[in-house]
Amino acid sequence: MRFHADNSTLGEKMECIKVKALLSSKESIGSVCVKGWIKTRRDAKTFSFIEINDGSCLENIQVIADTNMENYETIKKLTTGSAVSVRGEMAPSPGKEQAWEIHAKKMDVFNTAPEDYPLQKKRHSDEFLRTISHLRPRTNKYGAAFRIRSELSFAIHQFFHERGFTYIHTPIITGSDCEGAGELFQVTALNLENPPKNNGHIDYSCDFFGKPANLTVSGQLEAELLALALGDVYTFGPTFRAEDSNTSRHMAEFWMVEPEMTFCDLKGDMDNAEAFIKYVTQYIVSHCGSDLSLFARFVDKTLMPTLENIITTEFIRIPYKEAVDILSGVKDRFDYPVDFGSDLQTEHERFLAETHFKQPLMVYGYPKSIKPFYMRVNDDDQTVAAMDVIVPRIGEIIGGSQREERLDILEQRMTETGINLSDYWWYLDSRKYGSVYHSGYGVGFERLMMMLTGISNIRDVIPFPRTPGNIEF
RNA sequence: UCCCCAGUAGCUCAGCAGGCAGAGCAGGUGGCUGUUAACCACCGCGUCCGUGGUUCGAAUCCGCGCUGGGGAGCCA
Repeated sequence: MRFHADNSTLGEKMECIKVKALLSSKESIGSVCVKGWIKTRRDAKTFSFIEINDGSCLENIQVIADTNMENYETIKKLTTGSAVSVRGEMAPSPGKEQAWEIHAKKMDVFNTAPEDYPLQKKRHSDEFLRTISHLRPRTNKYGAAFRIRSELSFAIHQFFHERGFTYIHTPIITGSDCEGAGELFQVTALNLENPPKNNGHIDYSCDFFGKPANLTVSGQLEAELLALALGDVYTFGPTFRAEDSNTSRHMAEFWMVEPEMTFCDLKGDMDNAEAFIKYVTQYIVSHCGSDLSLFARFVDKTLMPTLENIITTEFIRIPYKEAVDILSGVKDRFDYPVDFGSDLQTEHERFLAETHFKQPLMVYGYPKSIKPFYMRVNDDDQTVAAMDVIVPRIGEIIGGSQREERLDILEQRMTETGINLSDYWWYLDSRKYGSVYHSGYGVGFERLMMMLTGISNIRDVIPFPRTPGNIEF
């Protein structure tokens, strides 16, 4: 949609320009029109400095409004947060902080923000801003985060597109509790106040799908089916976990990227995962420099070196057993013991990434006893072809594996882990008809955002976070 | 779900060996200035999270609850 300013008083046609385009201009465009929200106003004797932001970039455009303007008295009372339209001449700014400014000829007010507008010209705590999630996108920090979120989404699609992957859509509503992992959100059209019953139990044959249904916890199983037809595929969509998790790294609703590659072993899986992380990091560094600089300045002083390190350094790859050996050699540091056969604790992962190697690493070859049924069993019959990518500060950002393509072994593993084979007849069919070796992984999109921005709470990298007890907005 | 910490003005926070509730910012008024989270002066601002209790007296001490944060588990 194109916006045209009402030029009745100026008698000329003028198209609205985004602040980003205006500020990046090499020379004056002359007469311009800008629409946005007032960030701050400073009054001089015969004029006001008004900074306007339209969300197109972090920076504001400074507008000079002087007493000659017909509605100067109104302009002088404009508050932070008010929505305005400005027309005037683009001119070089004598000030140090900006190259361009607008000498206003006309300023129209769409709507003023009363004095109780919660966002002030000062730093607010993330906790407070979370209580006003409907307004926080207007702050510098959250505006920058959500622009980066958009660019990151684009970079992800571009990475896979360049490599010939097919973007697929897997269902949000599923009939199977995939992987038996975590608590599920049930989806129902039944009247919960008075559900139909049969022998004292809820009669799901009367429900919408004729059986219980849930929100997906992963698109992986369906992605495998598409991969076994289209080659390399990926999904990128919302995922739901009803876990009562209260941490800075978990949400009930989050976005996940899940590539699945045929004729690909664990090494190929790790190669792709490393290339993926490096690619999107490089993309954000090259395309979001201005927004990123805010995080480097105010959120994480070490952000830029950290990102450079991710881009340029080859990720360490060590077998799980070696990781256990390293951790076992560390005395008097961990609350939880390290021993072969149990999963690495968060403190262990962070020690490896932050203290021992000081860079991203991949741990592979976990004991099969702690991993799901679909991971390929290694020849030792003790470990599976699983891998985790661990980065400093965040911990696990990617979890993946080569999938078990041998029907008999897969069935055995499912039986061992208590999964009803008949519910997964369609998944097993993929191993019956033309089964091939294949691999994939899952990336937590929000954790990737945390890594790229230095934001330490996952609730601050998504506009409206869903966590236990929080469904406002 | 478990462990720890916190809740005081619109916001950020001080006050807490129990004795009239404070500052900065924001807001208002005036001044000054091509200013940069502008500056100077003055003005107003409170269910001290809720609820029981101890006490002559509780923001301050104790119990319970609610909310938020940090850590853990689960994982992305």
